[in-house]
Amino acid sequence: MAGHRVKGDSNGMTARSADGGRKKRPTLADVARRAGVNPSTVSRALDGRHPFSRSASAERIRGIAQEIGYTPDPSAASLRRQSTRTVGVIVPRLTDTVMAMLYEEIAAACQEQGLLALVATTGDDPAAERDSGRLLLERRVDAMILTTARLDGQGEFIGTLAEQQVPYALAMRTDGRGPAAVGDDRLGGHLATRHLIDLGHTRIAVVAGPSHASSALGRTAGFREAMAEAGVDVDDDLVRPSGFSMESGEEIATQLLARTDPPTAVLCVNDNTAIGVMAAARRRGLRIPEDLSLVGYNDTPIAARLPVALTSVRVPFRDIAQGAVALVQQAIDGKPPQTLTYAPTLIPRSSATRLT
Amino acid sequence: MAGHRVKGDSNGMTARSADGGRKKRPTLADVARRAGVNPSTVSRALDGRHPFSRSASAERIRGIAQEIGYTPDPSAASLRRQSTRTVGVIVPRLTDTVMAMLYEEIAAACQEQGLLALVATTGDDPAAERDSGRLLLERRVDAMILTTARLDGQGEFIGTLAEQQVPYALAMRTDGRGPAAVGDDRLGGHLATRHLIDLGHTRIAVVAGPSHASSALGRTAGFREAMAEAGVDVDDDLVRPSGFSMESGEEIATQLLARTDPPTAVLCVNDNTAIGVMAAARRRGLRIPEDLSLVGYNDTPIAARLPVALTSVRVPFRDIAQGAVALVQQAIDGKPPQTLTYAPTLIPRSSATRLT
DNA sequence: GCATAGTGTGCATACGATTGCACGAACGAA
DNA sequence: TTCGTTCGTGCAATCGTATGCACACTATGC
Repeated sequence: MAGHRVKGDSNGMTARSADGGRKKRPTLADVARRAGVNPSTVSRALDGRHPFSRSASAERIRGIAQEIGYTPDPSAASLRRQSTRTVGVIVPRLTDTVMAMLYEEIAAACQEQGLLALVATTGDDPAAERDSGRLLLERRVDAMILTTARLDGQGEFIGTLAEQQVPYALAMRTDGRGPAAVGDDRLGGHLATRHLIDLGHTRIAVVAGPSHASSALGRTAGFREAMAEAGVDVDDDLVRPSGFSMESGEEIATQLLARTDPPTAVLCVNDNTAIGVMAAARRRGLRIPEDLSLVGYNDTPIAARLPVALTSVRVPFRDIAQGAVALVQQAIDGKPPQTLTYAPTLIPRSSATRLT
Repeated sequence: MAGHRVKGDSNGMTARSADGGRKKRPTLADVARRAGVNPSTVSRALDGRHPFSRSASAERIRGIAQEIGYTPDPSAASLRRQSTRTVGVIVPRLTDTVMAMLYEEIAAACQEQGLLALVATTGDDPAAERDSGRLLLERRVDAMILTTARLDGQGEFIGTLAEQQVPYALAMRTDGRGPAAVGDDRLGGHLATRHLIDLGHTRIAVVAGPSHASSALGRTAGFREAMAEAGVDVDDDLVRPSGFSMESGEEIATQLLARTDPPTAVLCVNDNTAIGVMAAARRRGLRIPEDLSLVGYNDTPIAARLPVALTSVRVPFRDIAQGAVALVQQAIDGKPPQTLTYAPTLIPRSSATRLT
């Protein structure tokens, strides 16, 4: 320990602190003294929910607080209030731009509500999810937002949350049970497919993503829906489950393009896999979009900036984030679960073109 | 309010809680009761720094704690301890993969030290930086890690930190004053340049990044150093300041490639700008690497997966993150500032080739 | 004029953990 | 035996805020 106390814990340490000269932060009591009132009065003056806070003397007290730079100590407040005004957010990884965008919006939405978002990443590992979830709970978050929901019942951690009655909401993906804020993946898949059909494509492959992700399933369902509507037969061999990574897209595309009857267009579950497909196409000497049309999903910033700008489906991350935060509030208030769905938009660019 | 109390604040509420059935978390006192000891004893049994925690009865107490699922309340602990075991991290944006990678490593390094990392983003806006910095301070973080240091004295917020004696450290970039953990940018720039020179290039352009970023300056300095060492003249017209974005890279490259004497290779301050250069090259009908060699920086995951895999300089983010956390600890302990530098590695791929 | 409601304020307590001090016991050394 | 240590443990104070209750006072309605 660097600096040692002069006379133990209960010494009469005044304004000047022991070492370092870093002066103590002002407390409610300091403000109260300055204002000549009781600390409780100051507390109420600063508490917007309290009617007194709309009075003239409350205004004066706030002035004093501001003046001496008082800000309430969140630890003390949380302790007394038994709530931290904090929500834990679990994402697979922040290096996935989609998750980073979503998280930034969630953090912003939380801040609007006076909440603080705490992130934890799982790297797609259910064990890590449990651990970081536990960590967040130890930090006494009031609620949690998960972007890792699965349809295959592997979401053990969500079960734990439900059991322990921790308020939570899902974002981007749903498990079909809990409250969730998601994009309309079926619509997105439909729009993208319809776009390719309009361009004359009928042999369309799908890099479909993992079957445990509702987003992937929804997009594929939208694809089938659009194909059926247009009366185009689907070759099931061209609809391939995959991961969400570039590697996975490259791998699937390598197989697809090696066929004797390759597709003329590929619909990808996200932009990442689309980039992988681009790499595979290039390796095979195929040009995009002349030899192969390509549509991504999420409209990550890179989509527009790739050498061949990627046609993609824009997802309203901000709306989803705000929805998730609203759902979490509702869960805290004990309201029943609900699913919020937000419509995506197709952003046509250069990577998909008319079949010649 | 959903559920109301039965008899006010001081009622004798026992195990079963008022509403919702969400049972109260166990406290130190609960563990103490079960173990038949004083709460302070339990506290010490759980405190690894305390010698008693290595005794048999401490072990027994920990067993009981585990059994009833006790975890200490961080609010109460922080309040008493006057420290939150939390460090605030300020990054421009998480949607920049570099920052996301760095942050993930910082968060991991913090966790290893029993600290919790809180992120805030600034969007490169100094005003936003002040605001989110303030927000973190209001949350009573013990220290801060900044990745937004500038050399041009615009880092007003850092000044505030220094004034208020808040422990902090810089990561990735330095302002030349505070404690910092950075990559050896000069070396990285040198390696990349040397690689191009070895491939026969002499007309090398540089997308140099913003002059307020020490990383950008260092990389450019390394370039000049390598050129000088090899006895190759530098055409200053080819060394262009830029941003860090794809757009910026594209813009600069568009200018460079329109020259009558275009460069045969481009060295980029990061992978983002390199991608922008790719787009510009493509628009001009130039192939990479046949017509233009390209080197990026940071080795973000996408570099290896681009249609033409990007040669890049790998930065040891983990080391930098751990260094930054170590520096922050030292700052907390009142030790003097220090700069830690970590060596990068060149990762050759397909985007740079021998000049024919 | 009196009951009722509302407003402004103070008092005291509780939230849950940490830690300085004190004290008893055990133990080794002289 | 006696003194000095070390170890194990308890007591009590403290961190800073929120809030139930009590009380004084004002305003309103009848």
